[in-house]
Amino acid sequence: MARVALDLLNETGLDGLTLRAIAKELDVKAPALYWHFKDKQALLDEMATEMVRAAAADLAGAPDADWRTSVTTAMRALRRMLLRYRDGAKVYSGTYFTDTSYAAPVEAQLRRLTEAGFTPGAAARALLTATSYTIGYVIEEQATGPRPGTDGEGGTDGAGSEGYDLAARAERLKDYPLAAAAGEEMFRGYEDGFEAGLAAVVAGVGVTLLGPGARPV
Amino acid sequence: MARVALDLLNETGLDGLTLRAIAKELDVKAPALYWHFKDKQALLDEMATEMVRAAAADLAGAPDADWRTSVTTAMRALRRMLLRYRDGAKVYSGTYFTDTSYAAPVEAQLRRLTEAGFTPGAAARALLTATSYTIGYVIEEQATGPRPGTDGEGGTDGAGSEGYDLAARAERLKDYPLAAAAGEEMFRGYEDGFEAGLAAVVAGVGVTLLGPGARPV
DNA sequence: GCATGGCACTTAACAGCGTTAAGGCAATAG
DNA sequence: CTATTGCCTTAACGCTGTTAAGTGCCATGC
Repeated sequence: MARVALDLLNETGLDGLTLRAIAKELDVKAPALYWHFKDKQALLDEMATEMVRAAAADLAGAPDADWRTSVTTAMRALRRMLLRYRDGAKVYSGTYFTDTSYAAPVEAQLRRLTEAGFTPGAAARALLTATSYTIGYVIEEQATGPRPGTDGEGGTDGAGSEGYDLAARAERLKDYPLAAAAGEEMFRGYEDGFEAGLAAVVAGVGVTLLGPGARPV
Repeated sequence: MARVALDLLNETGLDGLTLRAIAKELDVKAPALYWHFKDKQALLDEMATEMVRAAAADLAGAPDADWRTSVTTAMRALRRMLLRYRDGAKVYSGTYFTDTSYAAPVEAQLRRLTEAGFTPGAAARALLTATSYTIGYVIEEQATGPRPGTDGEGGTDGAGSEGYDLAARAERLKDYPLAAAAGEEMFRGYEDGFEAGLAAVVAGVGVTLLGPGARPV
């Protein structure tokens, strides 16, 4: 049932994800949903939990991996998990989890970090840092798609949405050449941008949070 | 008028920020707002722009600063800007800007980075990485932590506000000792957690995105 | 002096939202 | 057989963002 809501999320977006729409998808009237969930927030929590549950294996990573590749692949998996659903990052970051299915991957990552020489505190900080980066990046990434509230009918690509016309943007920013170029760099190649930032975060975590004997890269 | 809405945001939160409440604050009826703004999203955009405008000087930083301290102080200023308003990070990340007031600080930071040896592309990536981290961190922080409310660093506790009971959490996570300890570490000391992550991000950006001649720290 | 027209606002209303109350119908249990 | 539980229905509530139409004020033009 949270699965149905997640699938519908991909079609309607978060703003269009109404209880009546979910109910229709289930061939049911809206109040029937309240037998299953206390309120809409509880349903959103369940959706976020279901997202994590489905991606838990990828988030945990390989048990014998080096800590850098472990964190890197986990953050890639986290990003893919969030990108899989429209407004996925917003749903994820706006909810609490309804069970402890998120704890196993976290535990696995933290164990790998502590075994690599991180103190428990430093390991927690390292993972939180990488997670914050990933979520912040994907939120930005998903925000540049079609605006919430506008109907994405007709298969128009995201570049056509108002306010993110790159040509108009360049005109507006003609007094700020570096910022304009940065925008072009940013709006192209989200994939490369994410990888570059992730590499920096992992390297930085190694430098500042691992013991003094660590090699930079 | 966007200022009034921002002040009200601190009292009501994003969910309680209705047009009728804003109108009442202005001694006006709700439809009158539509003379000034196309729709509510436009008002939210204006609010985000106003936030940036007020913090633009802090975000630009000192012109003669080293790039590391420049980025570091800018990200601290960004975090403080977001923390100043309830749900500030959500408002900020959910809107587009209505003018180019954000461009000047970005340009200043990028110039400092390129002058320090970053290519324009690497400078853009570096700044985007630090910004993503900061926004992701503050979103998490505001979702679980204290509210800005009356005064910034007052004595009012944040943990007691709305049910993030750390004891119950520890019980739930008793099979995941590292994750449980990480949670305690995380929910305490948001300030230290942010600083640790920020130091890592800045260091990592220096290592991976600056030229090969750069020192790690 | 008086009409013109824009500005800022009002009242009234609409469709849609999350949510609650009360009741119905099928299957199961004693 | 009756009683209970599980899942659903219809009806309705208060609230939301938003539109339509009308009102008074104030500055300008003749």
